[in-house]
Amino acid sequence: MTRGRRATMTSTTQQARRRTPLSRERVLRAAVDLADTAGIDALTVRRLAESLGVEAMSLYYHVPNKEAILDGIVDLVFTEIEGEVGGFQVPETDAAWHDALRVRILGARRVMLRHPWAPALLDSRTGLAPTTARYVDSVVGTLRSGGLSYDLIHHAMHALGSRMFGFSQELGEDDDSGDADLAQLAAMVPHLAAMLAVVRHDDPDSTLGWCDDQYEFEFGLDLILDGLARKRALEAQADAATSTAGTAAEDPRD
Amino acid sequence: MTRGRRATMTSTTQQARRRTPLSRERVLRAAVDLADTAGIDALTVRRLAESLGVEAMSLYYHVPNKEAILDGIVDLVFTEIEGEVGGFQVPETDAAWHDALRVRILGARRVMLRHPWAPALLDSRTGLAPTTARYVDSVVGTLRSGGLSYDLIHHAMHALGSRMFGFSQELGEDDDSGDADLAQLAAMVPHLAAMLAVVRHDDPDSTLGWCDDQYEFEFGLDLILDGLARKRALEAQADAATSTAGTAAEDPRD
DNA sequence: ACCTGAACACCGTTCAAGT
DNA sequence: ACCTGAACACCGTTCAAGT
Repeated sequence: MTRGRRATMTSTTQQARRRTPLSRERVLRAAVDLADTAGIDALTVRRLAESLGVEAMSLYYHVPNKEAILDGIVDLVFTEIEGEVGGFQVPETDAAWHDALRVRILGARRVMLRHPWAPALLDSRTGLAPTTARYVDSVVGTLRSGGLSYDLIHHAMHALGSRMFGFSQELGEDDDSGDADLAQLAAMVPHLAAMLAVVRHDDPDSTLGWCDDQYEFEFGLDLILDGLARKRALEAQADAATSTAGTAAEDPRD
Repeated sequence: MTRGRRATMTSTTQQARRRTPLSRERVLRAAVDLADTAGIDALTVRRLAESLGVEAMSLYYHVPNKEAILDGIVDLVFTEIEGEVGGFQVPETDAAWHDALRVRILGARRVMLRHPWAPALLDSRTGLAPTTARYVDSVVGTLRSGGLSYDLIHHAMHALGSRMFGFSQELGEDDDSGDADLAQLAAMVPHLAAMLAVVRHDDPDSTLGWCDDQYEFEFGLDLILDGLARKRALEAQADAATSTAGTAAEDPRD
């Protein structure tokens, strides 16, 4: 390669990319892009550096290690959620808390669907990144605005699990989902095969095994939210019964 | 190392281990042991081979690749569950389906708690290994024994999600869980901090963030099972209304 | 202050070769 | 039939060195 060719190359691709210097911010954005484009397995330190037109070791100046990159892109996803749902603020009290929470979670879900690698990655992280923590905080706040006790809220957070982030983990589709071997399948797993036959009849597009379509997500979410609303009503009853004697307590919750 | 020493070593450790020849079975059992003992990250092909007193490449004679090992140990876990719950058979009809399912799932949970790496690994697998499929089949069968329609069962499977295997994914505990910085925490995530203060007051042993204790798991499980029971009752009502005219239908379900 | 080259200790996997 | 040695193409990360 002659000196002239190298100069040409430098002035176009490489140099253009490096006009803006590297930064934590730019590294993380590139990491999200790479994961979106090529999958989370393709997100290696070396390939990430390449996508930034830089040597692998340069990244370590801006980021301590790969774990920090993974934590960082999870937090970026939650920043995107914050934009999607119009911020994380919650009203003091809200009779429509049930709907508000539903809308917030479905907003988070839309973002998760844009970044298919995010759910598994989020599950694997230990510890809450700052924006993730503020999202969780807004869920607690929304439940509180509906008048639930902190105790019930605590249970609610566990009951929701990953569903509060807009996804539920799914088993992959069975790849041997040819139509012919349904008989063979029935021999090993008769009940499952029978269910699939019915479900498939109703919806020919559904895949064998599990699927994570919007309807199923909302069914499960509503099952939990409705159960929580019922328990909240029970709490309200109990409060009313306790305070028969005098005026309304300052805060009947917890 | 002299010839004599090598001979001694061979007659004790190495040889004893290799008296029984390698097999898929033995490889998988060793893999579970290694994951249990040293963590799932320590489960590399090379270390696994070492634990069997064999060269890494020898494993490839019994198993096609690492993915197959991971699929295999997940299936081994479900074989263990099968033993734990006394088999996967289900009665034709069962008025106590609710309890039966609960007991089965809590049995699965006990096994999962013995193999802390299993939940994350199961989540990462695509496709159902044979024993896993039979477990899922038994869950479908139990719901069917309770008279739920296949449609409702399908929704139920999605609603349960990983909870049907006895776990729900959790965020790791916040490591900055010192008591002092709760004020600092309150500034960033006020609602979360308030909830934790109450929950912690009630149960000083609880950790910051999420925790996966038995109570919370059962709370969430029961919330879903109760919701399903309610929906099943609605289906029964609808069936009764439809068949006002004549005798009982052969199978009122679906 | 920011980036790099060479090197280290690991991975999973192949392929031809040993017994 | 079963196991191995050497090699390949990758990882993440260190450390001293360049500008």
